[in-house]
Amino acid sequence: MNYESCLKEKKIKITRGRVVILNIIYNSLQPITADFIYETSVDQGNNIDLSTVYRSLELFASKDIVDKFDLGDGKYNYKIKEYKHKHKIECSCCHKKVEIDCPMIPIEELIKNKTGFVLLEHELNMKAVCQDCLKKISENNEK
Amino acid sequence: MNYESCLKEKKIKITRGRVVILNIIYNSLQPITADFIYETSVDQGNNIDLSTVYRSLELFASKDIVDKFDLGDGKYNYKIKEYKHKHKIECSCCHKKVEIDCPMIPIEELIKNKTGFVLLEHELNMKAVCQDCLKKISENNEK
DNA sequence: ATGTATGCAAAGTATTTGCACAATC
DNA sequence: GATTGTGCAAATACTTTGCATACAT
Repeated sequence: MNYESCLKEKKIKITRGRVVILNIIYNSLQPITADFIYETSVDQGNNIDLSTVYRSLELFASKDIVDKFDLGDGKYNYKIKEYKHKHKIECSCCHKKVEIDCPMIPIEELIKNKTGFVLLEHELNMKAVCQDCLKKISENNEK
Repeated sequence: MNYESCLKEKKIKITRGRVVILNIIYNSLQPITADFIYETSVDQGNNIDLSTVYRSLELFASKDIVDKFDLGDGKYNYKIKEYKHKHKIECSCCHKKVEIDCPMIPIEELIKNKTGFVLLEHELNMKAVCQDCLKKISENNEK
């Protein structure tokens, strides 16, 4: 099965619960909540305990299978992590570089919620200073 | 007083609690939680009830005085909304435009937490399609 | 067979709310 | 003085956890 190979890849033990949960997330176009997943599993007759839902979601998030984010309503939403490109940030001072996972997923959802606009592409350029250089700068200022 | 004029501008009634809370947020360099504000008010001897803290923060957020966001740990952080520039999004299809408040504040905090890098500038370009055009496109596909 | 996952029930944490009293304009 | 804010206590919402049993490899 489709979902099972996804789990195998990540060395996650395949269980009925995890397959059901992953299936529900895959088949949802919108980001969904833990409770929605629980309710859907009940409706399907594939009753999974809510605590199992939370435990599985936590596992999936830690393995980069799903994105977990808050849309401002005090609960988390989950969706399949479709593309996971990175963004590079370079320190303007020492030119050290770090990579971060694209942070735009929750923003895309927020924009969709607020304006109805669905993002197709984004370009994000950031200028930043790293901790080390920040410290050096503030030490020099003290002299 | 400084904070009072900020409240007056927004037509918010000036009370001891609100001034204390605003003062605590203003004097914090980091984003802080409701509970931290409560504890700080207690330490200062300006004891404000936790429910008042929440009610005030909600009010401030609705009046664009503070930013409210989640850093992934199940509680909200608050900080003064310093600059509130906008980003324009244009529909790639009908060229309708919408403006949104800059969505980068929570992302800046996340990056600071994860990498230590402090953002100085960002440039964000987005391509999107509006609801109306999305509908038209999917209707045409059905024909 | 061993280690891991699950259900159940209970606990924990963050946030919200109703109400009587107090403070502000 | 009318309206709005506050403290207190209780409720709610979401998420986590301990433990005994069930399951996957």
